[in-house]
Amino acid sequence: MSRPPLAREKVLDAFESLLIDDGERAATMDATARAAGVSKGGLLYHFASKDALEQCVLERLRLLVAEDVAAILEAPEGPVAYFLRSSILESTPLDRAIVASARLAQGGNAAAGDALRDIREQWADAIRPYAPDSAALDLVMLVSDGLYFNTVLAGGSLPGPTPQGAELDALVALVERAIRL
Amino acid sequence: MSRPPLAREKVLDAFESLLIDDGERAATMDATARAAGVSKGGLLYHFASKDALEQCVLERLRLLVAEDVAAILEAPEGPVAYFLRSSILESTPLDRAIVASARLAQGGNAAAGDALRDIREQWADAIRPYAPDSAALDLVMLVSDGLYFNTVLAGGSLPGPTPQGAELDALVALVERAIRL
DNA sequence: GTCTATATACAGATAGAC
DNA sequence: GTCTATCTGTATATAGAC
Repeated sequence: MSRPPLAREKVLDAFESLLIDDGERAATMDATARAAGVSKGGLLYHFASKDALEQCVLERLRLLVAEDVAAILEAPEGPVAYFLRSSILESTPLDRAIVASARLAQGGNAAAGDALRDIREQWADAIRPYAPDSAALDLVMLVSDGLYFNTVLAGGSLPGPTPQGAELDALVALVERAIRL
Repeated sequence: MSRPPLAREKVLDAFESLLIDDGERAATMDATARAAGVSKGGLLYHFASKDALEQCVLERLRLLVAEDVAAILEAPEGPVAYFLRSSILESTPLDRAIVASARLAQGGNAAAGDALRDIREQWADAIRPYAPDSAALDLVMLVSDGLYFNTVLAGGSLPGPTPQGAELDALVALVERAIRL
């Protein structure tokens, strides 16, 4: 696993992109093969089944989340602010893995739902020491969930009603003040 | 439309339930007909296509949201508290319509995504007069989104990490204090 | 490793009997 | 209004050539 074949990664990237941009129903083996520039047979050499393909997306997610939790704990501006700001989904590899996994979860993949609940718990564990009580932790987690929700439901690359710039600064400041009350 | 045929309503209910409990992929015409206790041909007499079936779910949603917005504005405990508490999805007809529509949106139905964004805007319009600034409105809306998110992602009737009872009371109080800062 | 061709299953939708 | 039977398209997966 130290240096996976190039074609394999290309297929995985294409599958992720289809999930994110066109939804779970459009992310078929056929469409994935076409987008990755390989044949269906070629794809099936690397991923024996659709389920295997989906599991690899979740595997990628878990790896990236482990890095992210480390980054949250070391953030100079503080874990809460960093966590909230990083809840605005951009197009980092982690964000892409999250949205792709959310699509799989909605498509009926139970393991994807489990993985998403699990990483939410990891984030909560990272933030908990910085929240004075459980209501404060709930507030931070729910605002973060809300930011995700708008992107995940936005159906693709649509920009949804997500606060940005000065508005985001004000929101983060408001949450930080609220949890110190 | 004043008294729609019973079978029609039964089919719509069954379709909604399948979307909520088993996901968009499982909510096929075949499965819906079986769950409603009619044949596929019988179903297709009432709903000429799957798209027609989906549109009726959205129609139901719009009706229920109009009632809900009225209830928010008239709530004795105040619109913000009422809105937040009602963001915990139970099994009211409105909650079911929301989750079913969210599944359709994830399945690629663009109209469902549009409808959900539209009702979010209606809620924001109802809450805006009670929020001193846009950061406060963002906070309320995002906490509400977060509460929805956990239910919608929970994959079905799973209870997710949703605050309840005393914890919910504390959260609502925290948000109400925060937006008065 | 990558391809073409094909098997199997099931989705949505039509036709027409009752 | 509701049924059975059937058509068509498309998804996953297999077999085997190159």
